[in-house]
Amino acid sequence: MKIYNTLSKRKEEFIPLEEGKVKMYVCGPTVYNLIHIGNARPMIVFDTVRRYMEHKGYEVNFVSNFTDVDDKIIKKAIEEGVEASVVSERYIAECKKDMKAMNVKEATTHPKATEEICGMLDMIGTLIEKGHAYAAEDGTVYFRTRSFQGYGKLSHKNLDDLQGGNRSLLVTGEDQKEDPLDFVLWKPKKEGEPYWESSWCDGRPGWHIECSVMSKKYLGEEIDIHAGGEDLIFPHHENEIAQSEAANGKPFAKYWMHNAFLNIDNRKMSKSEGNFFTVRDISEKYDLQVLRFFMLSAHYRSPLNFSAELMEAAQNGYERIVTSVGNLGYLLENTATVTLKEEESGLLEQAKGFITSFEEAMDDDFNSADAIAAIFDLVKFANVHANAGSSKEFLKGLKDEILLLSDICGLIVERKQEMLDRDIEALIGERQAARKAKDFKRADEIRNELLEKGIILEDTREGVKWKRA
RNA sequence: GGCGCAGUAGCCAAGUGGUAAGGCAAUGGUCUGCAACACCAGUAUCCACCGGUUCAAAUCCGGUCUGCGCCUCCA
Repeated sequence: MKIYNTLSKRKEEFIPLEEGKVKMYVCGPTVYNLIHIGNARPMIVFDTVRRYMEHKGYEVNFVSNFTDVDDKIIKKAIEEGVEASVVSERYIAECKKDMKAMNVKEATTHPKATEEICGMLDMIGTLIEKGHAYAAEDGTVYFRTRSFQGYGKLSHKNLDDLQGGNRSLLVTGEDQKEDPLDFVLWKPKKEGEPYWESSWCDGRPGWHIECSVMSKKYLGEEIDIHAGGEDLIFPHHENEIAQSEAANGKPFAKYWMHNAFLNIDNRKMSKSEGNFFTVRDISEKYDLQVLRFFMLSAHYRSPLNFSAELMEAAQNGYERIVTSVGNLGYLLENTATVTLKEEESGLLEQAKGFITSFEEAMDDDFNSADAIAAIFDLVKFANVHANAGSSKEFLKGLKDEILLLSDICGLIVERKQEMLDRDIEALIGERQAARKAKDFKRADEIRNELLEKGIILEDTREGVKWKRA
């Protein structure tokens, strides 16, 4: 299995620190609002990475945080006149709902920044002891960036370029830094803000220290994979490396993975441009499985454009898989043949090739677009070879294979068949009688009536089938 | 100014040296009372443009044009 590592800028063979186990940390959202579809990309992408690794037999310890103390959360809390924790708890709950609908698995641990303050104070203390950090007069603690030799190794920047391009933005406190590149580890509270006591001042942590600490606590000082959106490469992940490696004295993460951005109509998504969508917005119009399918149809390191037209196309593509599984399920229930026929066992053997193609694609830096192409090839194969005369074993073999590959992608492709109401069943029966008597007027009336109730009928070679709209 | 990414059919998108996957849409056909589903068929002599390397390039090198991202909170 090869993974593109931002650190080396190339694909590398994945070798876990500990055989059979993967320690993985994904930077999670700041919970000040409903998550947007840009937040959804890393969630879906890295959930798929995790699922694939589990499929390959790895035991994955997957940690993803919630940043629940931050300027934006505090601002919102003040606007609403409530505690910051009320805002953050609310949006953590909402975020979890969205994740569930996208079929993103729960992390092994979902730490919250506010519950890890002790660890942060410890690490900041260590950094000061080792000379990598210093407290200014007002109690703000800064990381001494130039004291860490490897600074810039992830984003491939050198310190002098950074300074050269540095705009003269002397924000409050900027003048008390030893160097403009130094960044905040701990900052003093302002009136009305949540704070914690420390030996430097009553205050709260800087953003970067959170992840260094949570990663260390739940995964250890050295981890396999650290992931997030590409915008986090600098400064967030660069700073995490500096903090963790300076404090622990060992390499932080072995592989750094970053997903590219999701754009809206070829523009970066932003509230000011009015092209901002929350996952909740999308869920009103589409099954979020469609969003997931859409995200996986491109490579995670390529920018992906979002538009209504593209979502329609994704929906149709996704439906093709769902329909095929539905057909196989229907045939399975209705076939009389049980045991595998000879030619079927050959076909089933042939169908295993699609699993191989799928795995080859995923092994190559999680090429989900190619992997999905393998699923489509399998769907085509099933559509061509499965029919009313097929054996149960054969049909089940094909269906299970589609289900297996879809599940690795986190795609739910099997519709739950709820029991039909007695009335609806009666109507379908009546329509069949009408069709037999060539009373198509009545037959269409019934079909339209059912359509209004959200039941779509399809007359296939195998019989009448229905699905919910 | 510094660093980096991308440009493949109407749309989306794989493919990083051996002669263009897959999906959506559209077209013709089979099936069907009709519709939907499904299947079959053809569908880029060519991968932004120019030059170079090579027996061989969408794939490597140089240049040009275009779009985009990061360098500041941001997935």
